[in-house]
Amino acid sequence: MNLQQKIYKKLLEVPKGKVTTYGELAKAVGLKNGQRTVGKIMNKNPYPVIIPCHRVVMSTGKIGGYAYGEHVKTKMLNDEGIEIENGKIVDSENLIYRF
DNA sequence: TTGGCGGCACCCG
DNA sequence: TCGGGTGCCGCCA
Repeated sequence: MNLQQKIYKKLLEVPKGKVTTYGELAKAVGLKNGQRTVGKIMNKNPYPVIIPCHRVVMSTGKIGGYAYGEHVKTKMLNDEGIEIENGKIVDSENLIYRF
């Protein structure tokens, strides 16, 4: 089980309508300061269809980046009922899923 | 508020 | 096999 496999698996635990952060996800798989690692893994993820990498945001509540463009990520989150305003999630504190 | 650099797995040469 | 560069961040000054 690679680290990336664990990351993908963890990410699948996040329910629709919720999001998680790079830092939380990193710690969830045993990394203390692996935020960038998570980001890189997401960017290079081999299963973009089954991996909801758009549900991962920055700890500040901002959307962060996305391999296919931030606007795409924003739209997908909107489709799941998450409101985005000025590049950041509205009321993110209640939308972030804790493992 | 903004900028800069730290920390880490993975990829490529 | 090994070393250096890279990236959807996060914290501290």
